[in-house]
Amino acid sequence: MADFLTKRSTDYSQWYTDVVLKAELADYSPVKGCMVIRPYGYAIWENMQAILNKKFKETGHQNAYFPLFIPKSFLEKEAEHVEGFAPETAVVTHGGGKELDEPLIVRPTSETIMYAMYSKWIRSYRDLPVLINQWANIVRWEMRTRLFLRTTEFLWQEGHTVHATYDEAQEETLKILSIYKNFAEQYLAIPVIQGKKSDAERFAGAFYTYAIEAMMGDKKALQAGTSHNLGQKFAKAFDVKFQDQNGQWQFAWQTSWGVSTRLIGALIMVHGDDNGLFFPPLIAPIQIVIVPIWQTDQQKNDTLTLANTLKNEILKEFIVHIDNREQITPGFKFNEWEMKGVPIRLELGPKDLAQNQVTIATRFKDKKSPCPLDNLKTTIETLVVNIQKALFERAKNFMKENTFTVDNYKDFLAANEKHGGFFLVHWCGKTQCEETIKTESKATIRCIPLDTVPEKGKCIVCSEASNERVLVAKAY
RNA sequence: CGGGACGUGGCGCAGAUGGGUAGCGCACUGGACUGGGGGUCCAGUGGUCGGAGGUUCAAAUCCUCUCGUCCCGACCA
Repeated sequence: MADFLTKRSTDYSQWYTDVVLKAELADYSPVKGCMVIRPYGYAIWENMQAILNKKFKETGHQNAYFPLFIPKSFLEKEAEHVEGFAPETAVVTHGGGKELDEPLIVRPTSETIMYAMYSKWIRSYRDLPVLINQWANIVRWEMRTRLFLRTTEFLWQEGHTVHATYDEAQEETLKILSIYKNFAEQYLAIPVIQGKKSDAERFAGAFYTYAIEAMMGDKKALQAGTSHNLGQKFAKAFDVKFQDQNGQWQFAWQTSWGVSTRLIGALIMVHGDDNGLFFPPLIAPIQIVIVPIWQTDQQKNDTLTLANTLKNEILKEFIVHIDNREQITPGFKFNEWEMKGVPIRLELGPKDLAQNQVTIATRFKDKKSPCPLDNLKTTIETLVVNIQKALFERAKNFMKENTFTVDNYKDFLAANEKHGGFFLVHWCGKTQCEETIKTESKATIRCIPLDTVPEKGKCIVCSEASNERVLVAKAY
């Protein structure tokens, strides 16, 4: 038992902070609200980037880069947008020792600066669609921050596309949403619910906002990715228009979508336990750690030689780390790597060498088992698949077990208070009822699930007619 | 911005009520023994006690102000 970690069941948020710091994923920085992502944590982000880049490029998107600074007037061009973001922007008023003629906003998101450029680049329907993504840092001046989940500066990707028709834009919006869903489920082993946001939760300036919502280990919801159909709102504000086949000028239809380093927080909270982190093999910074065990110099030499052979030859397609630190006992290393979430550990000592085998242990902490070197590669391949699947199934069951269908408002309030979780309830669609839920339960309407089945019912608050159930939960 | 807690070697803390030469654990450095689930012993390094002002012969300790951090709310990916 990792007794230097706060137990997850004792204090979930303290556990979260402890594990992020102890596992060296990140650290607090001298700048308030900003974090330092350490190498072990950044490696996860790099893995995410690699997978998403592949998916984006497969669907025709290209990467580009736009400026960090946005002229203040740009942000003000779209009314809802400025209202939504103005309170949380950082503003640069001086440069080179002189006050600027126009203050610059440090981007909280890049719609405005990108669309100002799009307006310049797009003339004809032949220029469409524009499918651009950028990897960037952004700044939102948050009141309260938490490592990875909410920091003043964070890293993300933001895709910004332009289309000739509404249907095309809507198709793109949902296509990206499903890329996010598949990414979360297949790589992060995090089951998610795809859905549409209510007006109150909609992105400032969007026509529709869609999101994937995931359940964390404390049963709270985390928005893990968003995809917006922007309609023509920004096109009109930034004059993004094109001539169609008939020579008519038309405003373009746009989308924007993003996921952030917050996903790392989701990984931690979905799969971690009292022993620390547990990374799914397909996203883990280290998939396999080899702990060599020796007593004599000869044994040290032999085990390290074999360890290197495993890393560089037999298991070269996996991310392998050899922990060859001296003066640290094997037992310490076992615990440390478990805390750091490495899914598979190979123990390699004199007894294994004598038998031409390695000892395999998994982060599930189930029984260790010996494996002959001849079978090692296939055994590991199977193990990776199985662990990945087991984590997903475990998380899926957890979400299922903690999702409740409720029809009575008092029952909902009581259940939400008592054990929390996801609640599927009828809602009439009025912002007023949404407000009531939020005020009285501290839970919010996370989304209107896409796969919801039409069902006649009565709004849980006002009893007016409702045609479908929405997802309600406390959220990060 | 409201409520709470807290700033003392790198980290975690004691010392403060009742002022009197800054201490403990971990980590770190050197060495020896160890090594299959968080090792043992020996010897060491390291602190203007968050900052400023005040009271006093004397302040980590008392007083005033200030800065910062974390937790809980309002805002948010």
